[in-house]
Amino acid sequence: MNTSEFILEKVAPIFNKQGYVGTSLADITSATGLTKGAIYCNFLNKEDLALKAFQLNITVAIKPLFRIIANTHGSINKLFSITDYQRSYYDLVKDRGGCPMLRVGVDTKFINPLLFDEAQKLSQKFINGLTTIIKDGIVNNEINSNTDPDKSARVILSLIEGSSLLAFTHDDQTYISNTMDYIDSTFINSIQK
Amino acid sequence: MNTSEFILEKVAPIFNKQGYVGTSLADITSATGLTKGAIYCNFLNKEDLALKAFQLNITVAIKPLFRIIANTHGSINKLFSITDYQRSYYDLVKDRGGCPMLRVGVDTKFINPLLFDEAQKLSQKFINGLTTIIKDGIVNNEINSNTDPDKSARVILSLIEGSSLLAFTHDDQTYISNTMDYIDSTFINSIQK
DNA sequence: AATTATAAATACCGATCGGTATCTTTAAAA
DNA sequence: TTTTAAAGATACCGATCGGTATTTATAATT
Repeated sequence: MNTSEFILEKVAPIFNKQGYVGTSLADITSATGLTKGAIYCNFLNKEDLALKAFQLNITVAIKPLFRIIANTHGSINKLFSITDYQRSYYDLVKDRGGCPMLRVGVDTKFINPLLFDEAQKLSQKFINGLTTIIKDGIVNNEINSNTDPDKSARVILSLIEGSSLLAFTHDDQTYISNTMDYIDSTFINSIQK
Repeated sequence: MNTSEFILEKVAPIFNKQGYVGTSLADITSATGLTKGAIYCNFLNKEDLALKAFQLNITVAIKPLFRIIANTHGSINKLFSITDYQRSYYDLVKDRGGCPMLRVGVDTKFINPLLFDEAQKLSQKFINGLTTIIKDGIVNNEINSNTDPDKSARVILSLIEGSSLLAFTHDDQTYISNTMDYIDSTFINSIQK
């Protein structure tokens, strides 16, 4: 493991907990045990470091889900794999301070266009993936043809992000599991053929 | 209107857009045209100002909904009044930078316990209100008795907050209206007797 | 008209901010 | 063994941070 990776691993959770402005270079040097000279030897500036920290948080928190979805066959199975993943999401990101897409989406809109653009793109990618799953399900006769793929995708992601917010607001992962129960038993049932 | 109220009206949207750490005293003085002397004559410190700014944002964005719910009769009608309110929510809070409960819930957890506690209490109050509506609906034979009031309340608030996040992440209010369509036509239908 | 209280402006505080120029160390290359 | 390049430490930069003591202006009270 090189120094850049070491710094990112130490610093990514801090950015996700305290936000972009709320994380200082002093926080970064004390968390890594390195000096500013070492930090700026590995990253252009604070924004560059925050961007790469966000990408690491995504790699840990969300990319594994994308991989699982890709390796799961059948639209309904893919949807179940999402709720299954989310059921352990609280424990997965607890020590990182919550969902990075939620954090950066809220935190950076008016203060850091570069980071916000990354969050926006990730959110869009998530919705596109969900939309494709539902479209495929309609084509393959797994899902009712009167289902609106894009609207349903938006509802699912709203449930995922909303329940994540509530879980971390109340330090209680049942906010997520309750909502995943709803998706499994009621939402999917309503669109399944 | 006194000076304190004038300051709060100018400053509350800034705190909601830029967050607690992201809003500086310089931002505050330039937005109000007043000096630091005037600010600290009306508020104890930055935290006190941020707390009262949050309360003003709540008064503008969420309290009107609580009033509408209280003045609406029947559980199903109350639920419809919520989705109706949310349909104009994007325009309501657009210039303030989005939902204040979402902002403070994400922004302050690790950096400002006092503000975070306020967001937590508001979120709990919202869930309690929704739970009561559904419980009453079961008692009054409006809602199926096999409905879990607390779980349903959590799902509704997840949909509200999640769709608000997506709407402001993508600068597109249809993320909210799509999700409110879902609550109106599918969710409420599934719990209605 | 003189006094008093209050609100706001001014000027300043030490601490911290992100960032950088320079020095030192270390190890690989020649 | 000498040279070279890179990594990291040190020391420092001006700007800005939140906060405060003091001064000034204003208006109500006596």
